[in-house]
Amino acid sequence: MTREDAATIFERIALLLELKGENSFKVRAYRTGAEIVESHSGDIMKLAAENQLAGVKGLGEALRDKLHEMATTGKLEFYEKLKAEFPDTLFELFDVQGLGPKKVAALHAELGVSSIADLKRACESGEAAKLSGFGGKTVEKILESIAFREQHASEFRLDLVQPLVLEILEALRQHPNVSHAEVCGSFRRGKETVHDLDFLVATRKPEVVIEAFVQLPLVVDVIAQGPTKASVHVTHGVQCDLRAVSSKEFPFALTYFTGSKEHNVAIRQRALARGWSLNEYAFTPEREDAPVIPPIHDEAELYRALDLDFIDPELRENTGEIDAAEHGGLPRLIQLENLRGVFHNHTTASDGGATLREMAEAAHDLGLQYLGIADHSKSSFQANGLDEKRLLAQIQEIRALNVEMAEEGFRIFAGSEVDILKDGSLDFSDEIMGQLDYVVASVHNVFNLPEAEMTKRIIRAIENPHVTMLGHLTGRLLLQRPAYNVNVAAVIDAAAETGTIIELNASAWRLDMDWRWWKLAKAKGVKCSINPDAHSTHGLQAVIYGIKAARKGWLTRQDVINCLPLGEVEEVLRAKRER
DNA sequence: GCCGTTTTCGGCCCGACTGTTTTCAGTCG
Repeated sequence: MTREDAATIFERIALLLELKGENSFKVRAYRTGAEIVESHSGDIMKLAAENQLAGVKGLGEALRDKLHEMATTGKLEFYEKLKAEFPDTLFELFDVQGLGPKKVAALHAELGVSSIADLKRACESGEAAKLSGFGGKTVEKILESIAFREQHASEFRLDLVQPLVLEILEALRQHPNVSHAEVCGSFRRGKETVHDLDFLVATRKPEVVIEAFVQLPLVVDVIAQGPTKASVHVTHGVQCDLRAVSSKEFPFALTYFTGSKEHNVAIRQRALARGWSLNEYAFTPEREDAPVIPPIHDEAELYRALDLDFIDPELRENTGEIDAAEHGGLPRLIQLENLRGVFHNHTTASDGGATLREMAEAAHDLGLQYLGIADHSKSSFQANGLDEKRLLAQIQEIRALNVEMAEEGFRIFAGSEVDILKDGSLDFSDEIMGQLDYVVASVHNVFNLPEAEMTKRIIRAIENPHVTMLGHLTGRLLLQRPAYNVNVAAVIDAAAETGTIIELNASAWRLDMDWRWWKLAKAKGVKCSINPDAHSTHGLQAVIYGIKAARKGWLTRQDVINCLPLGEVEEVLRAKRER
């Protein structure tokens, strides 16, 4: 059993106990336990198996025993019994906005609702509105949330599919009959969520490779299997398609299956203008006087044949990339290796799972030169936000640790993720913020303001000279909660005017500000900071999703402040205050 | 269920908002 499995079980125990109306502090103990298991810096399952967990704060005797049982037997009797009292599908009800344990318990007990499908029926029939504590508005909100989910059914966030992609690619590349393997589709194009995963291999023995593919251990069921193509479902219900072609066809198929459809249409037209037709296998002359088709060994040569520079997959959305490729105007896109540091990270001081030192050492181990800490401010009670006193103490702690880490050329920046209050004022005074190296300002409550008011609120916040950057601009949670109403273009204008950096929150749940806006922001001279919003050392890895989104937004290393070396980034953090 | 301790029970995380109520419970961050 992995630590993720164990954490999930603790999380589910918390939910089930909550349903049963258990003491809320007991519920919280399990929830904390889940977080500890997930973010513990050692091999927690091994330690649990060996009964070596005494002294870990938050894991008392009861949870340690349960972990030991899971680590040694692979299951947990307590959980099995608890779970048996409720249907398995009940958990999905908690994903519906507006439904907490009390309402789920009422729906289940009074109306026998145990799945989203049941819930929808109960709402539409009017049964749900009759329950005590329920009414027309409640039901309306539930149905809205269900509709949002349905709209995004069978879409997946990158943190879920990334490990699958790596595992499948690795398996395909290791196959003795495969000369090239690549992932295509929207994943390769760096979309923020994906519907399915498309893989492509070059091989002379397609049937052998296809057979090996459907036999992969993570395949759950086979949807279709032919001599050159197969579709399967893998873990989490993600659909994966594999196409097998010859190595000669590979560059054509790679371009074709990477898309986007709109991009493909445009380059096919371009080929036609040269007298060639283009499909997933080759260029074919359309007329007698068509120019000779040059040999094509890779995608770059394919684009070159069409008098285009190579177009990075992230840009292939037919939003100006073809024109730019024709005139040498494509940006040299940012790469993961360009990042020198990360801002906006949390520690155990607020709602993070790792201490300041652990976070700093993890960032250093990743080869970064600096780490910005921005724990929550006091209004974010739920996240154990810091008040003035605790913040000032944290600044001291950071300064002290910096003395130690300076020897290794590493630096921690003291910041804060300051709540933007309802009226656009900030959770800390200028005097307090003035003592920080930087400030991320973010909206964490009152999401339902009308657009004009929300826009005004955010603009008022970033007009403060101490606000270095604006956090997760729209507050969206991908596949879960839509963005709040805000005029993004107006905020970008205000950011340009005030010299405020806009965050690209790299969490796979957010990727906010959305890639579609970055070209505009860049044109206005707004700088980007790719921020992992890490709540654990592992969370720092989210920068890989942020890099994809930044590339999709046409950003280069010059547009992203955390590509700057230590000495220069300090100046950028100071710049707005000194204006 | 965890923690800390004037060491074995009492406290643990607060406030706004919403919708359902008619004084407040539930949800969310």
